[in-house]
Amino acid sequence: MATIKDVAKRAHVSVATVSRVINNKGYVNEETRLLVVEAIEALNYVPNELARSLFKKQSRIIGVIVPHMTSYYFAELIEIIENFIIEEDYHVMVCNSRDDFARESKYLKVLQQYSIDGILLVSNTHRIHDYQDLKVPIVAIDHHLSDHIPSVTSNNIQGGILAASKLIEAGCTEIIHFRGPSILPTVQDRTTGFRSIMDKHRVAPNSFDLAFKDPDPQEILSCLEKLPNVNGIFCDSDVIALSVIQCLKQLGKNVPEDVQVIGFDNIELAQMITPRLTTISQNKEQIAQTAVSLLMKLIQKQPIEATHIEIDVNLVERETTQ
Amino acid sequence: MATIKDVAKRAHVSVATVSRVINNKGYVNEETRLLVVEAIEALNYVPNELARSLFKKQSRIIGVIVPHMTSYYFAELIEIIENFIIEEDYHVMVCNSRDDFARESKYLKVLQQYSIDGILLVSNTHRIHDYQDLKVPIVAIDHHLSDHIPSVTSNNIQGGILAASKLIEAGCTEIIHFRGPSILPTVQDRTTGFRSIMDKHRVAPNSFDLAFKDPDPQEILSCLEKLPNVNGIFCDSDVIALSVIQCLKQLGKNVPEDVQVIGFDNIELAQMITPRLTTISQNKEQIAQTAVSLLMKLIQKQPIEATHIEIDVNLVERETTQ
DNA sequence: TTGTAGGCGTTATCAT
DNA sequence: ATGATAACGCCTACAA
Repeated sequence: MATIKDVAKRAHVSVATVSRVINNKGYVNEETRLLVVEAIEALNYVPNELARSLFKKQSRIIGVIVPHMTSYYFAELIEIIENFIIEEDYHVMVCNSRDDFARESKYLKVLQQYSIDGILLVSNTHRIHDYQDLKVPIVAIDHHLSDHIPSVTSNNIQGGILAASKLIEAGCTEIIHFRGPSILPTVQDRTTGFRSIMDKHRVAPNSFDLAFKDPDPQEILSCLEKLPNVNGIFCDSDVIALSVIQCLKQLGKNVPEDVQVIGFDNIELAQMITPRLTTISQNKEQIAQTAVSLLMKLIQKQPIEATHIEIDVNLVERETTQ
Repeated sequence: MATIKDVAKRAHVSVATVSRVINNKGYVNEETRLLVVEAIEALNYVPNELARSLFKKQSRIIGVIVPHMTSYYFAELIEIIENFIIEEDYHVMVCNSRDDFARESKYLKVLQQYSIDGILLVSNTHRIHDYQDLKVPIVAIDHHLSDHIPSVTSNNIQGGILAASKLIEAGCTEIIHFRGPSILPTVQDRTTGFRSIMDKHRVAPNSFDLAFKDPDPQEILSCLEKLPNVNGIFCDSDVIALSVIQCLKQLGKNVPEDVQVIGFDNIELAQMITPRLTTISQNKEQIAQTAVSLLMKLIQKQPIEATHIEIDVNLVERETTQ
């Protein structure tokens, strides 16, 4: 690997001059510039980013911590986030915390060690202190962690409202809300929104907690059997909805004729399955863009307007409701 | 951020001593060691990985380049790969090439700049020269790029054979193979295996190329309409299979009564949809493990036994075949 | 306009 | 057992 010294030698100039042409900084005569460029190409020189980062104390790397990668929603979100980050000429280091606090802490430490410039955190844990101690700019996604940490989430209350309204409107009378773990603020908000509409229509929905990613079919089945007259179901993720639909079929119920189902997230697969899934769509594009631009402002020490931003969701009606 | 100097000062020792305790290397008196440890904790010191990497010329980072992250198969694969890499005490930098050669090259360069220790490459491109010039250890996954680059793939021929055998055995007579882009060796191998069995039974399958990730339903529909008597379909990915099943329903055909369908990959969702998808399962766990251990050997300059390794696949029979 | 030299935070090779 | 010190590759005052 050629270094800046090699280039300097070959171009018969000093390293300082080479550095100047690399960074387009300071005065440098056009002729010598050409000489240097030539040497750079001849040697196939690429600056060592580690040395550069060491000096500048910034790495142009953004750490993205997610609880899962195979959670389809997150996979899709990450891809979009990466897009925006690349546009800012930064790079992404994806870290999978596996919803495990120890791993998350470890990553937080590792990211610091690499002089990461900023962190995008998607986390279900609530060890707020740890994040606050960090001197690295950080933006939370999908969860509002604390008032001191800027965050971007979907408007989950609105999501609950939209789902409830649709179900009511579609004539459902006996309703289940299969939600995520109800300790999560996200889930609580959705529940609040959902209940507000149900209350208004004097319907008392039954809520059951499930895992977002690996809902247990046995559990779903037993809930379903307990409430044989259910005709409307709201699920806190599309994956949960898939499982629910499967259980419903297993019990001989047709979707949407007997039971109507609404998911959450609008993952790409939602429209590839049969019947195509009606769902509350999270605006991944806007979530990603907002979070990245917030983080960039933080990194550049620009003032930010709001510490918590909620992105509108919308109902995408497909074939599991009527 | 405290540095090694700060720690040295506080512990009243030299930086050399601090370095020794950090790395558990060389002689250091137990008493002074304790002193140093104390200082480290008091200052909340974490070694700067950039400086360390700069000196050692290795970063303990593995770059993983994938063509997509939202391709569910890759997302699942990445997660498993990450597991194995973490076990080796390395870190992962995930790079999404978006199947674009320019982006892939860019990443290759960036990874070099960060003194990445090794690369795991999942690529559909064929610019072999670029990889060979790289002095970084590299292992290809899912595609056999060249004899000089170690690679790990599924036994795709076997996959084709398994699918064909099952379809024949299940009594299918009019058969379609919806495959991926047929320029890909992966796809060619599956086709070879598939055809070999078909030939033996004097069945002439119809092959159509589709995109792995975003198969066009219009295209699928028109193929299906051209061959109204089809009763067996082999798809080169589960995602393609989903689309096909959807089109089939649209044409009023039942799966598996009228048409039997086999997918490829065995993504987690394959068993969550209705009907549960019969598919050729790629052994992601073993692919990941093999690739990582190959890469580790390369990094440690150990000899490797085989340059190309194929991992067995197996047929998982579910509800789209009978 | 260009070059010299010191420093970024570590590690490792010497001495001591 | 411990401490100076020279790298690692780069950037930037400051000097020339």
